[in-house]
Amino acid sequence: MKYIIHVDINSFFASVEELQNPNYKNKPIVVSGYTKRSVVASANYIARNYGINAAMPIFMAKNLCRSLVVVTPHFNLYEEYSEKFIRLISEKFTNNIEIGSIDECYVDITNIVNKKNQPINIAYQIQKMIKAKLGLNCSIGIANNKFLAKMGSDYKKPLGITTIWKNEIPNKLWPQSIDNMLWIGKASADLLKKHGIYRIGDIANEKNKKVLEKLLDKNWLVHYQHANGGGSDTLDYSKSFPKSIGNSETFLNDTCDFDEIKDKIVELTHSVVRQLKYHRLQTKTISLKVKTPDFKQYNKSLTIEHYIDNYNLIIGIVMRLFQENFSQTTLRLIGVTLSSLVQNKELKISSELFDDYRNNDENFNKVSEREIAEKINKKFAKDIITIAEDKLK
DNA sequence: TCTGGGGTCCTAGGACCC
DNA sequence: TCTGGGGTCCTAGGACCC
Repeated sequence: MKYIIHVDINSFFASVEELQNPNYKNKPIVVSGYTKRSVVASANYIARNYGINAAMPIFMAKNLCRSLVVVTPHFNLYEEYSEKFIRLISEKFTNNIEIGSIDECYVDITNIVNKKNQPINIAYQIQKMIKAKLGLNCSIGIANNKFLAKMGSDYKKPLGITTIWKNEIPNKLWPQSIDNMLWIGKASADLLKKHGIYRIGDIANEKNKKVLEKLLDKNWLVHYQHANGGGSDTLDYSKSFPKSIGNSETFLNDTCDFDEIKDKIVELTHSVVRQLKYHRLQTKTISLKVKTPDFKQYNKSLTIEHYIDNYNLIIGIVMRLFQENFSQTTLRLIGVTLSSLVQNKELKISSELFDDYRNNDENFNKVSEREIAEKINKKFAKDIITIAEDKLK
């Protein structure tokens, strides 16, 4: 039997901003972009008292609270705090840590639990340490597996510590709405409610197995087991490389202006290629995604035969995907995503070979518009790589 | 004649998380 | 005044191979 805790920093971005500017401390603040199309990324508890939540459009939040302070995000700062928070736990307690996201982690404390140091004491010490060293509040869930630990950290915020042991499941888990259940999102919750399943206890009920099987995908059994207190207690300690790298942006106003869209594609592609190289990865699947003014999303992707990390090839493929599919479409959002990533120790081609045009606008335009956008297709991209390989011989 | 079955890869879309 | 952006994982259908 393992002891797993889940640590979740409360209103992470907003709290970090409060540390930078103590004036914010007693005011309702949100971290958000400042354009008319931005949404709330994080709200402090004063703002939440006005009914403001993450993902709420900023204009709506301002309507709810006239004195709302809108702070633009500082992601590098959040990254620094995130690393500090993980490092603190690993230095002072254990490095059996699975990083969940920028503001949360699972910790397997099985090896450090003993008669004197019970799980609840350890959780209390961690909470106190993070407050003392970083000035941040966190909520902690304690259980025998990851699912229950995370449900526990959600149970009481801010500064909560909640155990969900096996015998506490009927009282702490089953009465909750299925809206609170991890991995049951809005789509599944709406569907289940239509069939009379409202509480986590209903998912746990053996009599509902048939309904669950019919309504949910083949993961229904995992949900059933979670609701009954089962779930994985194995942490993933590996810091693996990303499976995809994407960048997208909503236009300030919907647009079908080619120059504006092209500039955005260039910017987004530069950004994803920079990240690709930073991680020393290569891609062979390049995707373009757009959102139209009616909020419909469309994806177009192309998988080529070789792994590449070359800007000119990638932008050529992105431009081709755009021109073949959306050149006459009014767009709300556009995004570029690279996937099927491998570490570039398998690199066969010098990534610099085709980078002559990078940062050279005149050449870039010539290549992207006249040649690449028109001529790059799967075969062309392949040919370029073949030529590159020949040159290297 | 008129058509199997298994496997893999690609594309597109969607659910879910923060 | 209308609704972000970063991800992961899964599925279904079609192409293609044996």
